[in-house]
Amino acid sequence: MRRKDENKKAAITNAIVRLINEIGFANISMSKIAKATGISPATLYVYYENKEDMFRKVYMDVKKQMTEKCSKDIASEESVEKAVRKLCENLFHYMQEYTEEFLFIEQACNSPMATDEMIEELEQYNRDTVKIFQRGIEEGILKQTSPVLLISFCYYPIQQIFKEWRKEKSMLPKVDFEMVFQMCWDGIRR
Amino acid sequence: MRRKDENKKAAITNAIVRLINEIGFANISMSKIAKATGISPATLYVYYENKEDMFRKVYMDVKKQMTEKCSKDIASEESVEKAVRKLCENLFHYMQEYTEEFLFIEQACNSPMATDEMIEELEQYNRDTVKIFQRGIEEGILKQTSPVLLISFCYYPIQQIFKEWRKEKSMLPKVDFEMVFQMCWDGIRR
Amino acid sequence: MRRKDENKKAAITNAIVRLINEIGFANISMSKIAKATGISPATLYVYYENKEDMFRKVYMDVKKQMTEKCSKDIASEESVEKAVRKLCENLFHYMQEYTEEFLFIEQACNSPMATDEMIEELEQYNRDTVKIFQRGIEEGILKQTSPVLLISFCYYPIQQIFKEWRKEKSMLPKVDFEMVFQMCWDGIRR
Amino acid sequence: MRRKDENKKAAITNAIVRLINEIGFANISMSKIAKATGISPATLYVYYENKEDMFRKVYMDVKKQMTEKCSKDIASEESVEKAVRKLCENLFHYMQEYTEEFLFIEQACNSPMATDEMIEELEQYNRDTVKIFQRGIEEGILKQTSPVLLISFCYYPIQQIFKEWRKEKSMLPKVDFEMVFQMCWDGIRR
DNA sequence: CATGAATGAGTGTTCATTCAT
DNA sequence: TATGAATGAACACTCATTCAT
Repeated sequence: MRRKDENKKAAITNAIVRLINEIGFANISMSKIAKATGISPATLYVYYENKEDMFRKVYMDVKKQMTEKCSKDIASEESVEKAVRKLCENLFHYMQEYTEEFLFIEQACNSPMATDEMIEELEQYNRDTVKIFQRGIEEGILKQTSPVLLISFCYYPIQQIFKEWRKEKSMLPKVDFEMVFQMCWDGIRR
Repeated sequence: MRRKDENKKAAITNAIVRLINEIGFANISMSKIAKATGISPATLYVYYENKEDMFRKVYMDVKKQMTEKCSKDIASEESVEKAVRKLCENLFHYMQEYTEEFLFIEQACNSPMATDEMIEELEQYNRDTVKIFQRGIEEGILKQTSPVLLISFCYYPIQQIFKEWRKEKSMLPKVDFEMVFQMCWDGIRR
Repeated sequence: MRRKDENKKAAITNAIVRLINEIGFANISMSKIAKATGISPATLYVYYENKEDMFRKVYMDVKKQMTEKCSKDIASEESVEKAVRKLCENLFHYMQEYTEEFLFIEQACNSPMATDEMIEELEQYNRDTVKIFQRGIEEGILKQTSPVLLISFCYYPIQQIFKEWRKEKSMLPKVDFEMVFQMCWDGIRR
Repeated sequence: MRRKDENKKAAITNAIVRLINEIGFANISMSKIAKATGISPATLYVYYENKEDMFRKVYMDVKKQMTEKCSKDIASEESVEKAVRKLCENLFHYMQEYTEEFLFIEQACNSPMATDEMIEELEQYNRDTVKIFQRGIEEGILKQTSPVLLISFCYYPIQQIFKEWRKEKSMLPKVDFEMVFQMCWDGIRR
């Protein structure tokens, strides 16, 4: 009973992620999601209060999973450079392996859907990552500024370059991760 | 016979930009746009073929204006560093002066609305900017990679940092442009 | 879970037949049909895919019922003349008893709504009638031509005469069925 | 000035006839008619009061033309049989030459658009035809009944057989006019 | 005479959601 | 838990028509 439940929730999440990529937030609907999941629209209301609640929770789930995948396999005793490189690599691999999830997040995070509570909750999952940059600042390896700014300089350019690189007709040739990381590191190191 | 009113087109654009910021792409509708513009829904179809056509054209207009504002006041004989600094400053000022337009673009550019023709057309307006970075590469001042990658490392972090900074409860203190530009420049310079 | 209500489908059909007679195909609409049926416009889409599908299916139902009523009570061992007379009588009575249904069919059958599949399906219900005329041809009683042509000479004049007769200011006095049948029979017999 | 006017009216009529055949009365609109004619929707209102007025007048024009073409080349001294044969031939040729006009009439005449005045006016154009049948009755050649009934037995079967014959998958082989006229004549003659 | 702009009222259809089972 | 039926409200869009030129 519990098993079935979780499977269905995952199926709904997958359907939403896929549909958002196909038709966008402007054209999605409860019945389309239901049809794509293979259930009745009424069943969606067994799992979520309403459309907004559903999108918030699904966004939270997907974003949380991304955060986890990006901060895994980093030992606390590692050097700051190696830790930051691993973070960037994790992000890079996540975008390649979970492209639809990543693009779903990109659409969702810019919409005025997110509440302060959601943002706050998500920031909790980032604590460990912040600590790494904090350590780099304290050790004098990184620039003496806010860790959030340092993180921004690693994550967002990589994300945007990935999106640029995905475009078929993009002028940007296939990405050389070493060069990208070098730019990140040169940007944030002291 | 009445003439088409160019003011009306601008009013529609403004209404769309404002509404998208307030309620997002998922909740916008032709009638809400009409009401916000102060015209009849039917009149929207005098100016645009349909909803999709409208959003595409409005996006193109706003994005084009942003591109122009970001590449203005840059003399071709300036040093590459000064030119790049000016580009970053222009972007920074644009985001502050035209925050709603900027956030509209951020939502629109991630939606699956954009066509290849749109992207191609927009890239034309970026030609002059590309040339600056091209020169930096040739002069050996910038890293030996694609100019698009170099541009990405200036524009996107700045944009994301601006968005981070706007969040009320953000952990990021008010942005110091000098520090941000320093990070951009360190990232892209040889 | 609620079950689909067959009464509702019949109510929709009745409303359509009545409305088409009142206001014609040019002025009918889904919401008028819904209001006349006493349901929500959205409910129509529970029973039919769209307007076209609805009209096609309703036309098929009504036409099929007409065909059945026109070919009933005809024993296969009866003489061809008696069988044909019965066919004409059945049609005559149908038009009088189901005038609205008949006039609905007359409007629908001339519109470019009918597909080949519809026509083909309807022809199946006519098989028994065709057989009667086929027999008349083989027995040498009827003119040696296509049974469809013979049928046409019975059905269509009677239908048109009924319509003429219905017009209040028509110059045609109230119809004498015996005379009409005599004309049919004289037309088709050898 | 006058010339231009009449040309435009004819162009509108042609566009309507063509469009009704393509999309039917249910889907036609003033703007579609305007576009098909190559004029502005507003211009339609120079020639007709409103949509209903337009359809009525166009129907009257087309129907009147049909009536004229069907009753031409019939000398008053001809024998009744020859005159009736000519009437049937004229109708047959009209349907073949002006198929779209004929099918337009078939759609229009069954709709509840026609007023009593329209019908009355159209009957005036039929006077000469009625006289022929009247003469046949008086001469004892035709059945002793209403001339309208006799006319109905000639015109309507021929029309319906033409429609049947037009269907690609019709079971009715290509029509033999001699057989059809024989059936008409056998039906109405004494 | 002719027209493109403009619109209130409507179109066919889908929406998010509830209900009865 | 799960669902098809049902719907008022909304959707994108078109309508017939008027108006200013």
